[in-house]
Amino acid sequence: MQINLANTRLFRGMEPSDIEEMLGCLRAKEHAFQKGKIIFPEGVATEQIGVVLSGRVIIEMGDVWGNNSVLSSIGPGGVFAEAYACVPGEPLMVNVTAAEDTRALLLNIRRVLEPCANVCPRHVRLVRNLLTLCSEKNLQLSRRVLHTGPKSIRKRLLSYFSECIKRTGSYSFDIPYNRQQLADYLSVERSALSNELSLMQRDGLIRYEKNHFDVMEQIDG
Amino acid sequence: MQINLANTRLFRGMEPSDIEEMLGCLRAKEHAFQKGKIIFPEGVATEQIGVVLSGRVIIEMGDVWGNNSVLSSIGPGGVFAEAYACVPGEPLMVNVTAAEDTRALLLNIRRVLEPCANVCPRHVRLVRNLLTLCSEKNLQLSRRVLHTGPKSIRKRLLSYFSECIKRTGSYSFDIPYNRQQLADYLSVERSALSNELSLMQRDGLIRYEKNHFDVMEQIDG
DNA sequence: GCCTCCGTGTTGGTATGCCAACGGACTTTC
DNA sequence: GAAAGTCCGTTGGCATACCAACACGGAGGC
Repeated sequence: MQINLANTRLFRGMEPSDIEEMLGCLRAKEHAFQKGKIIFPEGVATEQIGVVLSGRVIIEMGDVWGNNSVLSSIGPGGVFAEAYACVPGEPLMVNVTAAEDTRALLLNIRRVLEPCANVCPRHVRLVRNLLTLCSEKNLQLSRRVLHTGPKSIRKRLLSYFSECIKRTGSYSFDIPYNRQQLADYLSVERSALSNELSLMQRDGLIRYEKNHFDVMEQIDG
Repeated sequence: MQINLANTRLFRGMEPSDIEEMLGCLRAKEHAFQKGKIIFPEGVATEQIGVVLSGRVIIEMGDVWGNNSVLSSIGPGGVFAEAYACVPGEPLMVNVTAAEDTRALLLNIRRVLEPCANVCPRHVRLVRNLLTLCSEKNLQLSRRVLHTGPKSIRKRLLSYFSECIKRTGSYSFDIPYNRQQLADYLSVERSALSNELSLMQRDGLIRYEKNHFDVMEQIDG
């Protein structure tokens, strides 16, 4: 199975022929990693950005006492290590490892940013994509920080619902998570989340069924 | 009082004369905002990146029920709205307003990214700075999410301490926060934080005095 | 039909954090 | 040197979330 690079966040909006030509200009190299192999080790900086072609990459973090935890998992088309590559000299706080046998494209950030000898307009698009990618992740993280800020489950839910309402422009919307995923996103227990949803429905704040929610447009008191 | 742009994150590493020339090329405009004026309103997208020259800008968020809260505050030299400007069409979730009478430089993101007619090597540096800026903010937010993930104060502290140890390479380090700031960073109560620090010291996990901490290198059990 | 699996809601006991209030140490100001 | 402000630690009562366990219903396999 082969990824179409034009569908990835990093190369979107570019013609396949352009991409092909560009990969040479960038000296992009395809690498294969056996399951369990470390792609980028913690503690050292990297100038490489990775794009998963097949398989799966996991980002995991260990504290100084040896406790490991998985922070995220990146499948085909996904980009990894871009934030570290874009901060010169910044050592990784995480290990990037292959969860399965994995093939990945590695790009040197300097080749991405440096203007190539034959002025190459595609670079502009690539850099813009990279910047957009970083900024999107930025906004995602900001929202997560925002919604996990309140201390009660109800306030976290209302914070999240407020975003949904603003995004969709409607007090009636679907959410892309099941209960467990929503609980993880808001950093609360699934059962406590279910319970709080019930209470909010009992209190007349919301109505819901599965992933569809109606939030009452209440007059504040 | 006037900011030296060469000291800002966005223009660092560039010669003042280069910056001056570049501002013209970018069609950068200096704007003045009276205290309380909205610089970028919520709900609409912006193509402008702001750099605070004097005064202060606040980022505030209101939910759909009218509750406002300040998310951050940006002083001279600071950059704002860059994440939104770099995601085409993304409407702001926040209001950007002038906390005081404020002067700010506004740059159009498209002029930053599009190659200028007279091939301008300074653009490369500017774009790299912008990318570094976004990526640094990215890593900062990731760390915050990481440290506020655990549910107990002790685990949050240990998570934070683990990062400090890795960063400094030593189990003895200073932190850049006072108690209130650390509590805000970890999303806990100051008094509860103080209490937990006491208990951890009693339990022999750490020793501390003011902002200096010694974490015991314990053999795991 | 029966079975299992998975997602969801419900409940009660326990642990933990929040909150408000206070006291001590230190600094700044006049 | 007195007074006020700031930062930090301590305590007790209260609120809330966690945790484990169980019940229910639908989807899918056989």
